[in-house]
Amino acid sequence: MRVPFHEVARRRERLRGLIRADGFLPVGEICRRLDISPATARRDLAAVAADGRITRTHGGALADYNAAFASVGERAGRARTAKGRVAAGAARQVPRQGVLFLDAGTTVQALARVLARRGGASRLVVVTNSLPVANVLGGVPGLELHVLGGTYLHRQAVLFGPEAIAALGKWRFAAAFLGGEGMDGSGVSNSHPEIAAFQRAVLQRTRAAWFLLDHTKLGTRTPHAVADWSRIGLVTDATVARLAAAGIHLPAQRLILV
Amino acid sequence: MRVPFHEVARRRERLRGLIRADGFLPVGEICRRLDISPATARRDLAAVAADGRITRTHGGALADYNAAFASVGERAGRARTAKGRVAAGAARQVPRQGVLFLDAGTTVQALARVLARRGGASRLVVVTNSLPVANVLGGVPGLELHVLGGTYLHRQAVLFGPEAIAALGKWRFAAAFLGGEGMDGSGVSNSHPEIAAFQRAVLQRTRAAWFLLDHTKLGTRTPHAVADWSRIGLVTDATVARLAAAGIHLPAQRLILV
DNA sequence: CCCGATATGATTGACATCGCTCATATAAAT
DNA sequence: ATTTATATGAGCGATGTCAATCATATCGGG
Repeated sequence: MRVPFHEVARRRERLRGLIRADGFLPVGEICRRLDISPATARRDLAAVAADGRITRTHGGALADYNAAFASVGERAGRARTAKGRVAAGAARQVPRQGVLFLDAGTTVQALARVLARRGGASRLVVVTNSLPVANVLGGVPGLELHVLGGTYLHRQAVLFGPEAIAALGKWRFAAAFLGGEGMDGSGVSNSHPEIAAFQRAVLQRTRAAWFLLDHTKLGTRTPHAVADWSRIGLVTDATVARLAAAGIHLPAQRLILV
Repeated sequence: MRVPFHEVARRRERLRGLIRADGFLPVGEICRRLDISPATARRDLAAVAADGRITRTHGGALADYNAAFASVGERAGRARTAKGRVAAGAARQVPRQGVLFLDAGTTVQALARVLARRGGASRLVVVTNSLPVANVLGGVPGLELHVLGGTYLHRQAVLFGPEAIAALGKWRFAAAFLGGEGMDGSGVSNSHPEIAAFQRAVLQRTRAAWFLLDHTKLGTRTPHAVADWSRIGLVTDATVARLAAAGIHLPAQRLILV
């Protein structure tokens, strides 16, 4: 009744693929397709869910689409309040009408969910390069959605590359909400060079740019600089003291603490 | 204990929005947010699921993202076998390498799932304008994914418009797999003018174009013509006799019956 | 070649969910 | 105003899901 390591690993990899391909898979279906008992299915599910990308639900498992389903993920983790509060703080900066850019990143996705809930009562045009954001915002009444084209980067579920930058050409944004991987005294940084280049291109076309960064990003610095603090705003759950300690000083009108 | 019609309708509309925004919602959560009993929550869920867009699961409900989760939806309906078989038939026409275009539509999504399962062992470049297809194919090893930009059309979860057509410019496809809404003796047709225009633009850039159309589309004709039968292939679960009866005659190498 | 480690599947009990019926209160119709 | 229709919540049994335990068979290492 025992099976080689590689066999287990291969089966779990396959399970991951199945869930990704189907979006949602009940336990019973998993048993049938992988020809294993419910007990093993659950164990595999737990293992696969443990290292991310898949979310466990009651009757089965859900593909994450990179955390598109944050309500599930957030409920499990502690980040819920932090991300949610940052998103709520940012949402107050979203005008009732105009052209908006929404970047990738889980916090920005949370903002998208807030906007989706807010729903009608507005005349927004939203442009995004994030697939999860598009999924959340697609079909919201009173909201026109445009998606930039590009190459798909799985790790962040984002479209990037020269096509994406070219697609920016015709747009000008009243406001943009972006994510990042690090912030310190020198500014905001990202780990992927082409993503950083893309974000810089967005900034050039934006009147009011806000970065949504929770406190875990504070003090970390990743290879590719996106912007210094001279012209961007910050929405964060960190404190003024800790920001100052990291060398970040921003005027009140460009800093939102939640 | 009774509540006005509009109240119920409004609450269900709100529920729809909540599920869309969160992706997945357990029954308990719905009770809390809408302040209703589990019984009413289930009833509302059933009502909302009945007219589509949302899929019921064991512990709650799932946003469809326009049938991205076909395994759930298909299991419920009868179309499963038909769509799945058409998709499997089309999959045999997919080369091991080269540049592919995948259109929107549930049958094409089924094809995408087949390709996702097939996984590695190939060197494919896939271009699509369908968000569900992108979701399914994103992150599949050995597969490079590009998404065309454009305006988001909720009803079909597709990106279209002049931006999408412009984004086609640089591409040439070895094969393309498209959906449609109707087929008769005159060819394939679609109900949305801009979608039809987009599909025609795809055809101009494609060596081998296949339309994936199940038998329910046979004989119906929608306002906007996409292509006649002179240069396109058809994958369908209809029979030769019924195709002939509808005035469709295709050489064997451009017709796949499943 | 032997022994410990571990993956598996069956079983069990606790719990949640589901679909149902039913009494009730209130909106809608006449 | 009376009657009908229907939305609601509670109670109920059936079913499904989950986590834990345990015997067993096989892999991995010595």
